[in-house]
Amino acid sequence: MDSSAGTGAGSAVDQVVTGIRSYISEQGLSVGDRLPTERELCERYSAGRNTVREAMRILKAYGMVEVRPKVGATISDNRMARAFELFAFNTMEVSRKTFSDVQAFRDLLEVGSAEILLERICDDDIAEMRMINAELATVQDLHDASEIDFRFHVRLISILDNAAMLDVYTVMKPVILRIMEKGKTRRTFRTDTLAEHEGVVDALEARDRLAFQYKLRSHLNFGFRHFREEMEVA
Amino acid sequence: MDSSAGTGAGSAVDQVVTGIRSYISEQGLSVGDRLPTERELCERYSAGRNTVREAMRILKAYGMVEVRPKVGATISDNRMARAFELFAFNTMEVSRKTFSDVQAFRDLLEVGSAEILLERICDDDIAEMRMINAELATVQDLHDASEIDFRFHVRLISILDNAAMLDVYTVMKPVILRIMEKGKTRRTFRTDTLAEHEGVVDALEARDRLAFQYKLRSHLNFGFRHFREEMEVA
DNA sequence: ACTACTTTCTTGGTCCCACAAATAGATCGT
DNA sequence: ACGATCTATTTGTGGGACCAAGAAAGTAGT
Repeated sequence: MDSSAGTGAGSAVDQVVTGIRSYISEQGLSVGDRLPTERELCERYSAGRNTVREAMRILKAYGMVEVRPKVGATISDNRMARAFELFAFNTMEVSRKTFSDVQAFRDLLEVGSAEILLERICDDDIAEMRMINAELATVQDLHDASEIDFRFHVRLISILDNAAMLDVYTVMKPVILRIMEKGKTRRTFRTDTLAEHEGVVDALEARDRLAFQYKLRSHLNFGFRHFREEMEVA
Repeated sequence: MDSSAGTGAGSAVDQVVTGIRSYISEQGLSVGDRLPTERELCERYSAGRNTVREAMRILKAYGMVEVRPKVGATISDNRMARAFELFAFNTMEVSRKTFSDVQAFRDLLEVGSAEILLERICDDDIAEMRMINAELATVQDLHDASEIDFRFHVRLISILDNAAMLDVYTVMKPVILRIMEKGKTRRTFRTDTLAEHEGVVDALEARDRLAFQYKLRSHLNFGFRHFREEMEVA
């Protein structure tokens, strides 16, 4: 794997990497299982500890193992998150198409998952969302407001307990933040955005699916109208 | 973002990683430019060479730098390729949680976008999907079948003309392929998968939203049952 | 002056050792 | 039997050393 391609699979580090990988599959280990200690791996592959550590760094970077200091390494499966991280969502210019694409995407995710959301939501979720939303009233800065806005929606998504969805949101964060900033003005975010979020949480608390979907959708579309006007002027 | 995951941003290695990254952007370096030597980086960040080397391993794993032994490190940008390679080599199985998360995600995207789909779909789309699906009858290999299966679903998504959604699917391709392979056996993909796809296209052609959603959802869930049983045995 | 060879320096790859810090397990005391 | 303490283990980090291969500089030959 290695990368490199330069040194090829002959590199000692790469050998340890493939060694550990085959060890995992040979032993039939899966997520959560513990890996041997570094020193054990040194002996097993006749390598120095630095070599083993560099190999572990690669595995960690690939999201295949997780290392807790002073405890040991366990197998994990965060490869999706890593892949998304690497995937450069070009955030530079937010064109109108990017805007509508991303918003449609969010609509699909957030509005579309209403049923599962209502199944899983608990009081803590609601309380936390209210807390996050309350911060909106305290901030002055447009960027900070968008940051809180984003956290609110991430908190909503997190109820689903779906790593793939959370990963996608994390990656798209820069784009979403830009979109949020575009949709806000200094006059409105402390009133409109806050009120809209509040309405969404109220609907969730009342377990009113239709109201939730309606309010969330119009919240998402609010910025869109603003953006559209601005663009059409330009 | 560092990957972090484990030790947090406070780790010396992570500090060097972020240090090098900011060094690159500060100096305005781009692909092909050379990085300082390891020993220089040691001084610059007051770290041991082991620490710097582990940091470089991370950067290499991320496809951000390329290291030629005895020569030095240069900046590269293989992040996209890296994202795909991440899964390609993998001997590891997709974990059950990853599986269910991804399938739930796909359900949300594909089943959830039924309305927009029916708005936009045209005869060409249907014809192409039928063509792709017809290839399923001709392939022998399990992997090839999954490849076609994937293309079918990508073609479905592409009707939406949403770049964000297509990008997400592209990144998730390796994972989805694995999931597809898991859900197939040599006996069924030429009959069941093909028939299920056919049913989906028929529903689309008839502009029958409910039938489309029902058939697509059960198609997505089919492999899930298979996977679940297999996992519970283990 | 130009080429070809040789030498020296540089640089990444690997290994070993030592210490710090924090955790987990064992030991001890009550 | 339970809790506090102590020890051993384990990762994180720094430092030093050597090797091999490439690059650069110097040298000799034409």
